[in-house]
Amino acid sequence: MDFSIGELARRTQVKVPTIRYYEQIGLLAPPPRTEGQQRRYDKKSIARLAFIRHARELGFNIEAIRALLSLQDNPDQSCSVADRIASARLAEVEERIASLSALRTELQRMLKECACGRVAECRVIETLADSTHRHGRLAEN
Amino acid sequence: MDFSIGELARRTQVKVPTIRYYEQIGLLAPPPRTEGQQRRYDKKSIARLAFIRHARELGFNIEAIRALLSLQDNPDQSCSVADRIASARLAEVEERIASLSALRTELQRMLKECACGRVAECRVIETLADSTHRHGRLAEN
DNA sequence: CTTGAACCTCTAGTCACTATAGGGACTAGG
DNA sequence: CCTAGTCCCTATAGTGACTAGAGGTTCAAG
Repeated sequence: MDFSIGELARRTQVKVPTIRYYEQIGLLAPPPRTEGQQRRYDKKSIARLAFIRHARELGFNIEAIRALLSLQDNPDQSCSVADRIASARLAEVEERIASLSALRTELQRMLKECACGRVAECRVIETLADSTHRHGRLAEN
Repeated sequence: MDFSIGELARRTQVKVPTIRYYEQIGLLAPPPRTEGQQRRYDKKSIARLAFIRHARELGFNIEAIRALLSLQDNPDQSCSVADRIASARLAEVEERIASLSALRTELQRMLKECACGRVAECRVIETLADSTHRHGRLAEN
């Protein structure tokens, strides 16, 4: 009923080095080892790692996941902490969408106006060089 | 007509260490120095750095900016390279928006269903722990 | 000439992994 | 029992685009 790190990786779709990384930073408890020092996992490990993976998919950072895991381990606490973490993440996502939408608009405008001749009259390059450009925040991606 | 790195930073809204970083990685040419080895910039530096800043605001990565700058330096080339770089960026942005929109939906659902009682019946935690969860790609932010 | 802000280089840290090197353990077949 | 091949181990360094800090030097104003 116990299995290797590679098997855990296969079952959770999390890469082997990532699992070791999660252990190193304390997201996953160090599992028992074989005599030859190889890690052995059980079903609970799958659940825990899947939890982490789902949280990462939703973009929670490691600190948030640490908090969410500790909530899961203490089910008698109020849910409001989890709620606050998820709300904060939602706010981030919404802000991100808004700023990317603005980027999209600007990129579309640049591209539409580009007649695709020489660089000398290229709207893409011109737009970037335009010193009267509004100053937004840097795109984080 | 020439000025310090701090002045350049002030005029372009790019931080001093970032300017030195751009020089180090070859995005900005090393400027002349005073006898005491302090950098001295001119108006052209402002234009170049502003260009870089605008490109970063639009989320172009350093390699893309390197290419865009070299296009600007050779204005007789075809504009199609710039067009392709910008189009690729637009595609990235659109993909990002799509995946963040999916995240938003899921976060909203989690939060709406959370009755905010004990963690034991918290939908936020439950959703994360749900092993039947669809497997999307990890959110890159 | 003195003060103090701004400048210099160099190194290390951020985040969440990913890659590599150089080895040891486990399993199936002969 | 031996071997081949796959998996596993640790430790270190690299990614992108900066940011922070230490420890020292230069500049401009008064």
